[in-house]
Amino acid sequence: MKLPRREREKLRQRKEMLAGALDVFLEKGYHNVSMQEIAAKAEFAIGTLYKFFKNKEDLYKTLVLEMSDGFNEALTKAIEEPDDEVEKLRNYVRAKGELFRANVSMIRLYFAESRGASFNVMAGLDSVIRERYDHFMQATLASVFESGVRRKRFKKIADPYHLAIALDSLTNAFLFLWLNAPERHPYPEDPDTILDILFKGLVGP
Amino acid sequence: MKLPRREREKLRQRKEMLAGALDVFLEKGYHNVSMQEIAAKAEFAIGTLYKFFKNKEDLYKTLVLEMSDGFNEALTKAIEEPDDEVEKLRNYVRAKGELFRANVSMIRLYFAESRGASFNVMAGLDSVIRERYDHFMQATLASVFESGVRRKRFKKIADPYHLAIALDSLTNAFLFLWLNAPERHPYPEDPDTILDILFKGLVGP
Amino acid sequence: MKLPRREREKLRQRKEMLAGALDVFLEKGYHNVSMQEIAAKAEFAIGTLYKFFKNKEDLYKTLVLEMSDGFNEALTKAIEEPDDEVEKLRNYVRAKGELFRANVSMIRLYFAESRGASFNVMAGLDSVIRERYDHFMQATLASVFESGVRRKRFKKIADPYHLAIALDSLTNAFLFLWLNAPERHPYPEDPDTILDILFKGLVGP
Amino acid sequence: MKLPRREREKLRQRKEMLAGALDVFLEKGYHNVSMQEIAAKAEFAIGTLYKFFKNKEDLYKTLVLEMSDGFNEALTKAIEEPDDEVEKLRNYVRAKGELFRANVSMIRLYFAESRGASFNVMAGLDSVIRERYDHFMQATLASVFESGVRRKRFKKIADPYHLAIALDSLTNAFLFLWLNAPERHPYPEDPDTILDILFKGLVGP
DNA sequence: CATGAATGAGTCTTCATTCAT
DNA sequence: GATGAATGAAGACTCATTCAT
Repeated sequence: MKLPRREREKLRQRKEMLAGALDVFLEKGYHNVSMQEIAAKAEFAIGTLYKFFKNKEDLYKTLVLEMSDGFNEALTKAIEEPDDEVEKLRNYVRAKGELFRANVSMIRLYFAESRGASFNVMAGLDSVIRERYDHFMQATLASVFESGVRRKRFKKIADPYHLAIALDSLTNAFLFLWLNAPERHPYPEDPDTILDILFKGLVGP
Repeated sequence: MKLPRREREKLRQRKEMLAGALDVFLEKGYHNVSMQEIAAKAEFAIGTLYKFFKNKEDLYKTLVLEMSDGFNEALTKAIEEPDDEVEKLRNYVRAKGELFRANVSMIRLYFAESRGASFNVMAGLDSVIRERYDHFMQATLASVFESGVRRKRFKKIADPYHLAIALDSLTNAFLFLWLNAPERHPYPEDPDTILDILFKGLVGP
Repeated sequence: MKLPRREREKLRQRKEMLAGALDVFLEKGYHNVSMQEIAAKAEFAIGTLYKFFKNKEDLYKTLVLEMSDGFNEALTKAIEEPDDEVEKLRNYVRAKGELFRANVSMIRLYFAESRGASFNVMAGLDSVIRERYDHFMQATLASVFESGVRRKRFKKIADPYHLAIALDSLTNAFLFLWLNAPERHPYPEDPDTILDILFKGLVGP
Repeated sequence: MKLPRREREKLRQRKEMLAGALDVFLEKGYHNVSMQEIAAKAEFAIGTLYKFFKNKEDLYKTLVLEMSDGFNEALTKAIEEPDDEVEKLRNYVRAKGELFRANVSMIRLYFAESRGASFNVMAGLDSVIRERYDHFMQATLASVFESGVRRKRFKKIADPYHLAIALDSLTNAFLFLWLNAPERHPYPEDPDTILDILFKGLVGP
């Protein structure tokens, strides 16, 4: 289970580099940060940085990719846990909120990489990231709506994939409000604040 | 009303510069475009560029800002035209779709800058754009929901501002689907495809 | 005939750059010279250097190529002038000596490149230079021997091309002696000092 | 006679390092090869390389120097063997041809360094190599001509040292032809193909 | 004693900006 | 006022060398 000391050390270094890089990338943006700066922040020599990442872009992509994987995993777990579809969605909204709150700075990077498109994380993302995100949307989130409709928990008001897109964009939108002005727009404790927009009809009886 | 010839000429030049700059920014992104390239594209001397914009950043900010203003204006107009609230929303969804379709490349630039917090190419740019965007959301789009509720066209399922955010994020999400794969995800001709997600309740009777 | 002032100025700058570059290349060799150094020596800004030559290699290749062309031209002229074949060869030896003496430093650069084959600083350079050199040997110098034999001025002791190679290598060898120790090995005033090695038989009657 | 095991082992390692270094130097040239590469090729750790050679330059010089010594030795032996001067020269031409053919890649390295004067990769190297080369020319090769003249085998058409230089440059020239295009210019089986240029007179009876 | 991870000075090159014409 | 040649600071990246293990 335990890795050899050498390996552990390597992993620790890698982590420190990524952490340092994240810090400065967030502060100044990809293009305004020099490798010098990253090296200084992470307290390694430049050459050492290049031992771990083959270039600046590689370092950056790694950063965003690992993050995105962690998020997908956490959200997938949140959805899989409960049995009931409504509960799955509530759990999803809750988990996403916690994830954001626990990783504010990473989130900024994540969305920044998506060219800042708040509504849709897909835009401009590196193809690898978008692929995994797509898979999550279609295979995981959409299927919740699909099975919900099949089991008569939901009415079939739209295509399940579209509903998945809708929920994703709604949560993102509210999380962005919070991200940019936490005091003015606290992320709702009660997931239904968001879900009601989907659950209840605006028009009609 | 008519500006002196000198002034008119200046304005025309400014426009050409911005147009040239937009072309190359879109093609390659802010950091991968040089002022030489912009000058060449717009067919002006570099020095002349600097007569109109104090530096590269200024040129870029101007570009994005003017674009964003145009969008806000078009959407505001779309909302103001019809009387009925439901019709206003339909018009909004339609107009936004047309706007996107007519300005695909501009859109990318617009969203690249309007979100992503401090991690943007130019940190300062965000605030101005977001301010105007916020104003549109709160003063214009939210008020449609508010008056809709007041006039019993809508049920009060959520805070009007939240509904505005929701609609904005929904339209964006669908437009991005279309943006990234137009054949697989055509932007719905019928605005209700999107609006139904808001209009109809997923859960309940 | 006279170029516009702008153009003349450009040419002068180019020349100065090449001269500066030659100086430092000779002193330290291609790889041990930085563009900073060349720029400093030529008294231009680095950026200006890059306006004229697209990179370090281009600057270097230009230097060597222009030189080699100049030499080929001068030697061709030297051979063409007299009528008599023996006189042609004498003129060639004389001209080559003068050329060397007037361009010591350039010569060093030339031989650094035209020898050593693919192990050279820039393998690609060779081929262009060698091609032109080959053409000179085969088309120009060899034909002197050939016509000399035809016109009974020379005995047919070897293939004309081989004789051309021989004469070239002989002159080079003596010039190298002089290059490395001018006092100990002055380049012979009298071309026959060299030519006699070809003209007179070492063995025989 | 037999060295202690330790010493023998050391010598074997040194040899392997030099062999590995030669391989990569030949393939890419001095400046395009890193110590890491040499270490990898020779299958030693970098640190171990530095135990044997104090730096990259030292390693390189050693390589070229040992090679050049081997050549001088072989050529000296070739000249010493026969009794007759003409035969000595024939043997020299033959031996040099064999030496080249057996060490094509080494040759490239040798000439890259033994010519081009100060414009070399390593200016300092020249002098040592040229010194030994000069010694060979003056003490060994020239004396063949000198004794040949003394013993009436040769006519005194030029200074013995000059004749040595001439023969050396002639063989080099033909070997270079062969080096660069072995099919088009095969190195002559019969040494007289080259020697006739010296032996027979181009002009005269 | 061998090792090879870590170092950081030094390289080429780009490009925003200035200013003499 | 327009021009664009000249500038040189700054950036990504390499690699010879050291030294702790």
